[in-house]
Amino acid sequence: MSTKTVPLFLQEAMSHPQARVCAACEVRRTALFGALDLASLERIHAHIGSPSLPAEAVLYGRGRQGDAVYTIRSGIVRFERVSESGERRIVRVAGRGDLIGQEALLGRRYMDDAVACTPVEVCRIPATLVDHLGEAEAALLRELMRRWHQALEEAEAWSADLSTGPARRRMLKLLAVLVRHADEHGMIWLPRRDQIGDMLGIALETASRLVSQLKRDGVLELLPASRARLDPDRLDAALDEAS
Amino acid sequence: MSTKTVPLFLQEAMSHPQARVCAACEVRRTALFGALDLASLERIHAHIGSPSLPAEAVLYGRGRQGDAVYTIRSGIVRFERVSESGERRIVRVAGRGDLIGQEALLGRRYMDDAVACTPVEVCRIPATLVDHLGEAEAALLRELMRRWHQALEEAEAWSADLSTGPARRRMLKLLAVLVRHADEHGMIWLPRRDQIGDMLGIALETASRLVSQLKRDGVLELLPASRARLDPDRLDAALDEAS
DNA sequence: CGAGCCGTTGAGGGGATTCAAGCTCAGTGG
DNA sequence: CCACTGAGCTTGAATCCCCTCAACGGCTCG
Repeated sequence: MSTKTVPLFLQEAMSHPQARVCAACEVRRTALFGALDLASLERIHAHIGSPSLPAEAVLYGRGRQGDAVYTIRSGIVRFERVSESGERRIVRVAGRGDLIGQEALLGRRYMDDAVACTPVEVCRIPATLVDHLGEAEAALLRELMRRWHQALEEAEAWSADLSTGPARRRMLKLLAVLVRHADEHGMIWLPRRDQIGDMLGIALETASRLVSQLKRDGVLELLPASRARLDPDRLDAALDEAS
Repeated sequence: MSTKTVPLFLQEAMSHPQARVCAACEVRRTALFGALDLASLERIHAHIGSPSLPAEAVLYGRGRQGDAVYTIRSGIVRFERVSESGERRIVRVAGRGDLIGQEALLGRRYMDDAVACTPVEVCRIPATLVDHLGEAEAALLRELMRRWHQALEEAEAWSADLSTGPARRRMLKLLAVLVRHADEHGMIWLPRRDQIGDMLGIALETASRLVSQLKRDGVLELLPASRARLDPDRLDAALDEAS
């Protein structure tokens, strides 16, 4: 499917099997450790785990002392907060190639609940590991800041786009976000109705009505297992006329 | 008002007058360059400007190539976005001691319009300057990431707290944010009604009604020049019963 | 003094919420 | 095998909160 990014002879040179896996990893080019050269990779390989989680699994909880950062290899993760008043709000989502839980690198507590939306594969990178690298690898730090920037951009765009205007337009913009995380078959993950509600700040019934309406309009086609296919042209058209 | 943080003899040792100003700066302890030692300060002094801006001045515009970061010495700055549909949304605010425009360090475009809410004093720090320091000063990079973390936290909290629930509760939570930026006299900056609207995602008339109501309830006391005093106890009480 | 901006308040309508009922579907156990 | 159950989704009806439209008052400024 994708060509290897590392020449064969270099792979041979690596003693540890995990190092080979990392070197060949498809998300590596876009992931945090894409900034590292192969030598560095070799040095740290032993510490990196690559767990898989089922949908709805909690990666980490808000307030917990951060001990690791994660690179998402596949799947979608959402960030939740619960207000003092007890309502849940989903503040953003992350997908393949994204780095999450960066606050662990600062020895801080996690900011949000991170929950798997779909089955998720991640690389787990202990926070201390990056500490030790930090002194030497300036490129890594730069890449790290780029990630931080990206997260902030995402969070601000989320709040600007998804929590303003009539419910239908918010729903359409949410779909526009979700297509960015479409899988290889062009199918998107469609949240449960109450989750859509928590993303857009609307009632779950309203979310349901909107989904039904978009289904009738031919924008959205519902499939089993929280999946859906959507018509890009009709989505654009709908977004336009929602001005 | 505040005691000097730098012994006199050290100030004497500094050749450049700007270096003295920086060393004595009251926000320095909490600002980005608090992480730098005096020697570093001495080295970079020449490049730092400290302009003042009137209220409503635009510090930088979204999309512009970033060329400098700013530390806010006094005043309040808001971050705006305009959606494709033409509506303005204020995604967060920053105050004294905050670092803004960090994306410039990555050679990126500014994410938002940054606009002065009150008269504002800043330190302007060229992006290249930090580049040159970057290799040597690990402490600075760590501090930088802490700022990034803080901005993200702010943005997420903003969207979680201020764009959900009934309008009155959002208004109260906005006031809770604004008291954090209160001046030395305990007075807060109260946005114009349309700005409140853009912060909370409500109509300006609704914002006006809420302000009037809070005034009647004794929570808020309006003063000239977009200033206000608020009763902390009554604010808490109001927040409680808004559950 | 008229023009324009900002804020306030009222009236009316509409979109979203709330309350409620019914539907599908998967899992469970008689 | 099938009733039973509960979770998730849909749809309807009534209510209400907020938006829109509108008029008006205070203030500054040319």
